[in-house]
Amino acid sequence: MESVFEIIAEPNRRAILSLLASSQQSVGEIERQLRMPQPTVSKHLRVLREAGFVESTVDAQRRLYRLKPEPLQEVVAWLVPFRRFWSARVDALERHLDRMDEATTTKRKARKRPRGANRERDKSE
Amino acid sequence: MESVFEIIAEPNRRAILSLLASSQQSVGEIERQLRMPQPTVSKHLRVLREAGFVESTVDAQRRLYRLKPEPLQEVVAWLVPFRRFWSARVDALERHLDRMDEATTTKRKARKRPRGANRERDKSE
DNA sequence: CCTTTATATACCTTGACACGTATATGCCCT
DNA sequence: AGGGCATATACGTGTCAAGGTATATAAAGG
Repeated sequence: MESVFEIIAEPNRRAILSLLASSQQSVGEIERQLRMPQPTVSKHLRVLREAGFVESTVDAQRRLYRLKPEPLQEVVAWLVPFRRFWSARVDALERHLDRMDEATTTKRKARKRPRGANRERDKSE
Repeated sequence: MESVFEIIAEPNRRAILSLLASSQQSVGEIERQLRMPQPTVSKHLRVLREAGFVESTVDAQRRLYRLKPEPLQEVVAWLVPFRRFWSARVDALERHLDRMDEATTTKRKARKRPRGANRERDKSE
């Protein structure tokens, strides 16, 4: 598994990354949202972590995973020489998504799992 | 081989695509520039063609391969939701490359076009 | 402590795919 | 027509990665 491209070739891993794009998630949350067996999730997370796509912090028995930017930048960097094939289209997409972002960022999500004020004092491992 | 990501997971295929980013190439030209055996090139080109990354036209006994944009756009489309992780960096890259483009395209006042006006009357297959 | 919850790892099996070698197809030229 | 060049395909083989099942580690809470 030498290159970032092999990492994102696996559909489940792409799904995990997409989930993490919105916010950090615990293994269990990923497991439930993507309906995949826990060992599968853990194994893919390991691959992603070793490739630098994600990092994790410990919150009690849970582990919270979040994205790291560098490998994705590497993918994009490879695409840049081809940009005359896609740049126009992406600009349009970005404008569209920017509008959506504005619309949705105003509503916040109600947190659960309080268990004492201000949980999630994570220690990184 | 269901997704575009599996297609570009293979390093030789990425190399071929990068070659074709500059201009169309025959199988033999690819073979020589990338120093890979001819059957390997042909097989990878087949995969790329069936996935829509390239198309070919016939020029006598040779086949000229060139890029098609759609699959690359698909890759980029997947990356868009992650763009806060890389957009700044790509903008910089693009500005830099744009300057390089300007520098080289202006130099090209005198065109080349050898071998009798308008060679390569390809028929698509 | 003992149990429950959360996550990680080990082992095995299976299937896909990339490669090498050999051969087929097809076009050009004399 | 026949030989040579350019490209495609067929076949056999080895490797490696993904999934399933079982088990290990570790923290929490009663």
